[in-house]
Formats: sequence, C-alpha cells, structure tokens
Amino acid sequence: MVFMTLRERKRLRTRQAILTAATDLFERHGYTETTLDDIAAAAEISKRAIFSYFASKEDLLFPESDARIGAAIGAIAARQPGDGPVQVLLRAMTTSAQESDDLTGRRAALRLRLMRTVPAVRGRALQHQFDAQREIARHLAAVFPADLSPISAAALTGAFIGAVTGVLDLFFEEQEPPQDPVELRATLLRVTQMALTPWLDTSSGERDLSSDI
Amino acid sequence: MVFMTLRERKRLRTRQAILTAATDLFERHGYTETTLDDIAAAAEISKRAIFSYFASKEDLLFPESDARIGAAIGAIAARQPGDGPVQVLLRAMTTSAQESDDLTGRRAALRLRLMRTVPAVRGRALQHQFDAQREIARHLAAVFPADLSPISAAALTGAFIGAVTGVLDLFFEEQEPPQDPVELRATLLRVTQMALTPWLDTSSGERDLSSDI
DNA sequence: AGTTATATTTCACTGGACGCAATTTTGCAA
DNA sequence: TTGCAAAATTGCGTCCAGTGAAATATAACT
Repeated sequence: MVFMTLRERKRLRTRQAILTAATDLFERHGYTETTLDDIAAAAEISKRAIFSYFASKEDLLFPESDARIGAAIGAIAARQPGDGPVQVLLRAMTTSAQESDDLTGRRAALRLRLMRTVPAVRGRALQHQFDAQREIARHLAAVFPADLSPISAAALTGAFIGAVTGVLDLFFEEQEPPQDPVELRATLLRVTQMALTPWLDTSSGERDLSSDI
Repeated sequence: MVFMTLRERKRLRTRQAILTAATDLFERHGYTETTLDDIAAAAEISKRAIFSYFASKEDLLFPESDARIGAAIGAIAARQPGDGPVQVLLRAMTTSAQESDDLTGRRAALRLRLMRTVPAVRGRALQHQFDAQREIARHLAAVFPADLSPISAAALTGAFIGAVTGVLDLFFEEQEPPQDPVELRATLLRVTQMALTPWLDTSSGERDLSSDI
C-alpha cells in the first residue's frame, strides 16, 4: 500500500509499537505478569487507546489471524484443475502456513509457548482455529458443489484440522517449539505430514509435502 | 455412597445449589448479565465461596466434564475383542454421550446455546474438548500398541472429534438445539453418524449408530 | 467438653474491559 | 497560513471476575 493517508500510516506505526512492546514484555516478564498499563507505558500511549487497536489482551498475540484465513481461502480459490478436495485442503494448509507471517516470526514461538501455559491464550487460539475451520469448510463446499455437501465439507475440514492440531499438541508436549522461524515452519510442515500421511495413503493420491518446504 | 460425613453431604448440597442457581439465572437473564454476586445471593452463599467449588464462572457450565472423559476411556478399556481402533473410538463417543448426564439435561442445551453467543464460553468448551481429546488419544494408543503409534492415535482421535465438532457446529447454525434431553441426545447421535459415515464406508466395517439410540 | 481440622465469610485489592466526555491531533480547504 | 471538521487520544469513572489473608463458624475427633 503506497497510498495511505498520513493518518493511516501513523495509526499503523502505533499499532506496531503496541505489538512490539507487548511481545517484548511478554517474553521478558511473562504474560500474566505483564499488565496493560505496562504495555501502554512501553508503547508511550494510554491504556485506554490499546482498546482502539485490539479487542483484548489475548488478541495482542493474534494480530494477523485474518490474513491467515485469507491465505487459506485464497489457496482454495486458486486450485489446480485436477485437484480434489483433499489435495486442495492440503495445499491450503501448507500455503497458509507459509504466506502469513503469523506462523513464523518470534511471535509465533511465543504464542505456542503461551498456549500451553496460559489457559486464556489457549482458549483464544482454539477459537481462532475453529473460526478459520468453519470459513475454510464453507469455501471448500462452495468450490466442490458436486463432490461435497456442506456437511461433508465440514466433516472433512474438521477431520483435517483436528488431526493436525492433535499431532501438533502431542509433538510440542515433549519438544520445545523452535525459536528460529525457518526451523519452526519446517517443523510445522513435518508435523502436518505426520498427521496426514495415513490419509494420503488410503484415500486418494500420494503426495510428498516435503516438496513444499 | 450412603456413608458420608455431614460435611461432605452439606458440601454436595451447596454445590448443587450453586449450579441450579447459576443455570437458572443464566437461562432467565443471560450469561453476561448474571454476575457472580447474583448467583451467590440466589444460592445463599458468599461470592468468595463459589470459588471453592468452581474455578471460574465459565466452569459453572461444565460441572461434569471429568465424568464425560471417564466414560469415554471406560468405553475404550471395555472394548470388544474384535474391535479395531475406529470401532472403539466410535463406541467411546456414543457411550460417553449416553452415560454422562453432561450431554443431556437442561444444562446441555443452555451450554450449546451459550457456546455460539458468548466467546468466553466457547473458548472454555473447546479447551475441555481438547483436553478430552488428548486423554482419549493417549488411552487409545495404550490399548492398540501394535496398530497405532502415539502420533497416529493423536491424528485419528483429532480427526474423529474434529469431524464431529465441525458438523455439529454447522448443524446448530441453522437448527436450534432441542430442549428435550431425549431428542437432544438423538440429534447428537444423528450428527455423529452424518459426520462419520464417509469414514465407516471406506475404512473398516459398517455399523449403524441408530442401534444405540 | 475441648481440641483440631476444615468451611465460610468478610474485606480489601488487582487487573481487564468498557462507556463517556473532554481534549488534542490531523487532514484539508479557503 | 489559518481555520475548521473529523478522527484519534486521553482521563476520568464504573463494573465485574478473581485473589489473598485474617476472622469467624462449624463439623470431627478424642
């Protein structure tokens, strides 16, 4: 966006200031230990102003959730002619894991860590994931009206995401999420592969995810 | 338990009083509109005492979540000799939907309604569901060490529950959850059937869930 | 009855969220 | 450059969930 009024640019800057201040303090002093007053002070803004940028304290950890959904449905829209629903879902997952910076960056690792320690954060994460899932299912059904009823689309999408989430949780129970963005992204793709290979074997068309890394 | 100290009996009574007061007020005035002070007053107890029974306001809606998990892992333990992982999972879902009063009763319908309107409630519900999923996956892997790695168990369980949850959400988007417990339970089983039939066709052994109704 | 253990109440306090009015900042036009 | 309307920001104040600690009450045990 080259054309932005000065107002919008400044707003973006303070928004970014809030985000960096928040993640910074979260990393150094912990999530619950950091108050909104602290963040406001660090961002040189009033506490009240934070709520004009983010709806809640938790949302400071999910600043780009819309973009992630957007990437996924974009991948669905830009499907290859020969692909079936399963392939499309798969590609939507991997590309959305790559395009949006939401899965990389230092905020991603922080979020993964906080998800397992702060209940409120986990709850918000699951909510976001669920909303994304509903949206994806809706678009998938719209794109394959012949092959998928809305119900089948919901079931298939839920199964996919559920499988990946389940394996991800198990995986990060014993293994710390890597700090390095590149490594983190590779790990996520590997876990996706682990979660979904049984599928790809039995149902339709083998495909190696590692080609996407 | 016929033999219970007076203390335990009284404690159970007040616990029940809190629950009925809470669900009552939630139904009549709404969740966010009802304060903990209201509930405390209705239960004739101090607000502070509520927290010695329940950890949070949301948890007033999930009083028996442990029992639900217990029923599920009980069903896994008491599996039929010939059943594979898929059948066991299926039976665990249906029986846990029947044994625990958590899915029936007027609190279940209320909860389903609030899950779609109050974000905090939805978050808590997803958290409970996720915890249950992890527990179930762990037990499933323990019971089928030959057929399932811990990872496959996590993926399979996540896929199952994810599919059911996704379809459930879609279903209740247009259709109000029925108030009548019997009808509600039947609906849940029907939705489960809808979500999982594609599976049962392709993978292993057809089975009609309606025999469980 | 007296003693110990466990609930419950009371009170004071923190922190997140939000409504509202006053005030400052900014974009833009005369 | 100045003036003005719109938008952003601030500084209150309020509400409510949740916590800590001390005081009080109540059951259990001997």
